[in-house]
Amino acid sequence: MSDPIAELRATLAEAINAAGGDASVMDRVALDPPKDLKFGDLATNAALVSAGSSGLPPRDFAAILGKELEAKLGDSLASWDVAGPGFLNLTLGDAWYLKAAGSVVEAGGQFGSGGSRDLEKVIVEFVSANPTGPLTAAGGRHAAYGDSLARILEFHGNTVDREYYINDAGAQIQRLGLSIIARANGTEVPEDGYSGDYIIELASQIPGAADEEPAEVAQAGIKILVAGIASTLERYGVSFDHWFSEATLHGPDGSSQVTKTCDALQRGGHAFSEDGALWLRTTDLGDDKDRVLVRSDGEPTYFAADIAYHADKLSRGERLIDVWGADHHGYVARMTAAIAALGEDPARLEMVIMQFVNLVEGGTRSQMSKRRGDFVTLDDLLDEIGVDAARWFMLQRSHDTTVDLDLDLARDSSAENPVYYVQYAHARAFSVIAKAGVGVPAIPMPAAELHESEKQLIRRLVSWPAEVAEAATRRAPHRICAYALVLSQEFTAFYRDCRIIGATDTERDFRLVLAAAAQAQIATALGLLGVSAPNEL
RNA sequence: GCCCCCGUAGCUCAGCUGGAUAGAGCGCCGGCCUUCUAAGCCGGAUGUCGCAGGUUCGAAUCCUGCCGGGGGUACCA
Repeated sequence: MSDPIAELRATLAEAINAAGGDASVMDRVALDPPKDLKFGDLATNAALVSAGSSGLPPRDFAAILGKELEAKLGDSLASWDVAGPGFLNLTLGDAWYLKAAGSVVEAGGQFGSGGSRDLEKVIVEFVSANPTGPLTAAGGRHAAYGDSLARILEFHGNTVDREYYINDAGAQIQRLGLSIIARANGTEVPEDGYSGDYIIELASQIPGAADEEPAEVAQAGIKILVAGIASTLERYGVSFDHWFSEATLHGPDGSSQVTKTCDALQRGGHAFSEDGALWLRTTDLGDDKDRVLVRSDGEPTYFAADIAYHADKLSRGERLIDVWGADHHGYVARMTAAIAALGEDPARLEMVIMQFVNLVEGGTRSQMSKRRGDFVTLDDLLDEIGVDAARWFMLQRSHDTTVDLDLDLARDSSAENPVYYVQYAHARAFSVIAKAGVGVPAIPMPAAELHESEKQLIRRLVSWPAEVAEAATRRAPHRICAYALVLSQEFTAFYRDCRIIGATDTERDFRLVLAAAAQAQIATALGLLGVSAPNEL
């Protein structure tokens, strides 16, 4: 597939070579629209970065590069000049714009896809909320992030598995079982149990809950709760390839995966016994204290099971991405150490730490605790503001910044949400194409001199592949939100300045092509966010 | 104490593997519906980029130290 910016970069690299420089520095070479368009359509620091290898002053080297590009690009390059310490400013000709627009249109919705340098099998594990209650609004941030990241990585060319780790073992499950039984008997839940009203509802759905064993009641409860979580996620547009049960790692005897993993760690010399417990010496591998694998009562810890789980994932994927809540950041060092102790490269596991979502209502933050049953569910949030606004709102901020989600604002002024602006731009594009009634020509026709709004739109459209790469490699879906917004603004400016209906045939055809390209790209961007792109609002 | 995240416009935040006069949304002020969707468009005001040093031709961006806010620091999961 042809990528106009990538082609320009390749030409620039050739020019650097031809000028006697070292093109191996291309990774550090920028080729972007400058902030101020008076500097040209694209500016590059190529000479500043590569002049050293040529022995020439940057400005002189930039001038040589300019001449080389002039020769190679012909009428695609209208003019160039050297500025400041050695920037090379390029003004592109209409010929380049027409060709670039053609490339975008030709690729359609696939434009910008498949650009990943190393195509990896990636396992993204996210949400993995404990199945002890419904999914919370905060869980909606993890779900939106993980799912969108998975979509972006796939679009970028990777194979991605979405995975949910069900913590259906351990002490909290015991607490859940006891809580359900208490409710079934009409009594209060234990001190450290789950007191939310949903437990009462749950108890009524489990026949004979009052008299069963806690473990069995808990498993029945988990089954119902997981089904509920899955159904909420489905509504939210999120689906998983695997629902991995922690319980399957534990076994009745010494043959369980957890036991095998602990054995392997001992054989590797990283585990030791002390105070009746089995420890992993993570301090040898960068952690600040050693961690227990098997408690003195013989029960393996959550950590031990998690190591077994990651060992399993390492056998299935080249790269693992875990999306965790900020309250788990202390877990990063020990998990990294554990991967190393397994004899694997810790770099294969990335842990993305999501900062919190605060729900703000009436100007005060509401604390959320699943244990107390005091929380807003994701379903409630979706009832209030809808899937599109919820996903956009959760995704528009970087994962490492805390989000204040103002419920009053989300409820009362959803029309001000930028997501509607983007959807509106998409609908407008669809509408104007339909209204023109002549279809969309396959190849852009040469128009009269291009309008600045047309050029700006094309510059934006061709920057999509780089933006996708950036969002993928930096694990940053929020960049796609920002991109979609800017693209929509620039489409809207084009829509305002370059009327389609009433223009000459050649102008109309070219503009239809641009409108179609913009519509396709907005739809693609929204698709990566899991937000719908309706044809009319 | 130690560890992680944040501190940029009135508010919420982009920008952060260094680049030319620092951006968006919302809010605020003033205009625009006989013409492709007014869920829109146009114009305007608003900043010691937390503070202090350092590196650099160049720092919101990198380094060091402080200050402020949030979170974590279990033989819980």
